[in-house]
Amino acid sequence: MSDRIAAIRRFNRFYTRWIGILQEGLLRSRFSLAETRVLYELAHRSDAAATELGRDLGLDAGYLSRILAQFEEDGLIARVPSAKDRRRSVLSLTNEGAAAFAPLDEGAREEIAGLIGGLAAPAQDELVGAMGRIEALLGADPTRPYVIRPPHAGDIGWVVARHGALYATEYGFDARFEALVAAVAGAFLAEHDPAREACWIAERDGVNLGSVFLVRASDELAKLRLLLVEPAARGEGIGRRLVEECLAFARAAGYRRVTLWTNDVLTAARRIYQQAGFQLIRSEPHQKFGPSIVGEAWELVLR
Amino acid sequence: MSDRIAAIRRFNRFYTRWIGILQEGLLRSRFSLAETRVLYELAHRSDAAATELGRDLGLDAGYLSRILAQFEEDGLIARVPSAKDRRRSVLSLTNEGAAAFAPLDEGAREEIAGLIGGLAAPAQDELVGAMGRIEALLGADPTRPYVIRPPHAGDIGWVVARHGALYATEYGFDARFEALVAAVAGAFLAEHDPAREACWIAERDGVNLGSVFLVRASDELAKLRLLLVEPAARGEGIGRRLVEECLAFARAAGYRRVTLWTNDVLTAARRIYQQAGFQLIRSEPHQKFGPSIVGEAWELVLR
DNA sequence: CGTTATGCTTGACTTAGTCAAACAACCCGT
DNA sequence: ACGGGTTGTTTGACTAAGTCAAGCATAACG
Repeated sequence: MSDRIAAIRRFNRFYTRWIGILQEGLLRSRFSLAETRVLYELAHRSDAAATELGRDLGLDAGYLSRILAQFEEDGLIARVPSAKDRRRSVLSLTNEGAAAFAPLDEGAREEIAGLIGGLAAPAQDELVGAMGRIEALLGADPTRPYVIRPPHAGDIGWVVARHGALYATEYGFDARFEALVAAVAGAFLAEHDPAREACWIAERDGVNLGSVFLVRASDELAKLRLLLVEPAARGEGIGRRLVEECLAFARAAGYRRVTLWTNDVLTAARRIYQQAGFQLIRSEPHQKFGPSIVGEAWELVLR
Repeated sequence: MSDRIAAIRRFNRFYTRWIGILQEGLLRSRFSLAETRVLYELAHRSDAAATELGRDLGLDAGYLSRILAQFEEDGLIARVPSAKDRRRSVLSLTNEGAAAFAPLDEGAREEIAGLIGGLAAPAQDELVGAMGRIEALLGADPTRPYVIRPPHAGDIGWVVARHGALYATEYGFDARFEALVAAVAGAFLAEHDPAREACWIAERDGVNLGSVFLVRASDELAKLRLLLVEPAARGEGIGRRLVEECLAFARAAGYRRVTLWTNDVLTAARRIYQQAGFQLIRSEPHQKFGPSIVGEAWELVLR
């Protein structure tokens, strides 16, 4: 925890300086930082009133009032009393205001382009991706939706990688486990009947969150495999959704039963299987992946 | 490009606000933001002079001078004229200064702990990871070193994932390619003789940058496979280093020749092979992975 | 040894930002 | 409709934050 906080503070210091460099460009303009931010907001939203602006930008009401008064005097903004609430004024940029904002906006754009210009396109994408991740985590709209979709290029490898890494750290499994996953997932990718076998990936904002496979054991028996949910995305019911997806597909594909193989240590997964109606039919201790655990076979009769 | 810039600006606005929230805590202290930053720097570095502080924090020299004078008056810092340059004063926190800084520091720590407290531990790790990535990319000390090491848990899956994703976007390869990689890498993981077969991963700051495998074809012939360098890390000679690693291992393991199979479209890789002394011995058009390309066999006689 | 650059200080400022009071309009319950 | 509390906005009176240029002592360089 303390490591994380130290890292975050280091990043804050780093990024404060970086933003500082960006804002130096503003010094050559006729507007202060606060004024620029107000202009930006006005350029990008319609029918805003002073109060919302102040709240969103964290500006003092009195300070903002004066900035707006100056803008009005300079003909940059227009104020129309709100019809619904005559205390409020609806603010909007005039053409003149838009004209004053445009070069600022362009300058900011160029400033950033210059600063990231040294990075190759893939590195820039990585940068933007990391920023998006931070926003998603800190902004934490925890209800933003994930999607369940078929695998894209790279996803099968991702399944192998995450199984290998997570089971190693969480349960101490050794390389044999990752090898097994590679064999199973690789075989699926090399050849499968799309009418009777499928894979689903749970994804949000371009980040994979989970996986599951349904493969054929016999004409009547399907096998659910490689159910995984990223630790950062657990507790949202993604695992349950993935299993449901499997069972619906299995029914539609004409299977009679679904089986799966798991281990006693995977308590979260076991709970999902149980709630989906699976029953434990056989268990057997083994050390196939290093630590001594109990392998379990579960089965569900489809209705 | 313009999308990326927009995303970066959005992040800047977002993060400006987030930092703003953090700094509200300071309002209740006797120090201004600039003063706190100065204290922080003094607490974390030794023998600093005013000029470096001002440069690193982006503060006006006059402003800083006054801050320091005040600190000295309050007994928070000590100034010792530098032996080497009598214009400079070496600054350091007194015990009193350290005591004044401690609660500030603790407050900042708690503030952050509170703000990220809503996130589960894995999500916090993700956050810190993303911040580190941004720092690495923007701070861009391009000379910071990478390491070449054996694979850890998850790395084999990573190799599969990145081959699948990159060859799909760069050359339009289909799923059969990822399946082939999964088979090759999975077989290596499932069983290999560590004396005669090996895999190396190039890594920097916990991020994988590249891979290569050397496997046995016969007692005398080794096969180099799955050479990959992340687009974001190309041009640093990582590919060359990986190939060198392979060849050194092949010599030590007693092989006489090394062979490899590649495709004409992989021009960067071909150049590396050529420079390492490989010679093209056979080529043959195929469409194994979708697009029509020319497969090539290269070979090197070890000396 | 003179010229120029650097580290730091000081005085004289401007700008940014805060605080509290005030007022009109709204909201709500009666 | 009325009174009490709240909200949106403005204004005056401030304080703090930050800038600029001049100046002095020392260092660096040819």
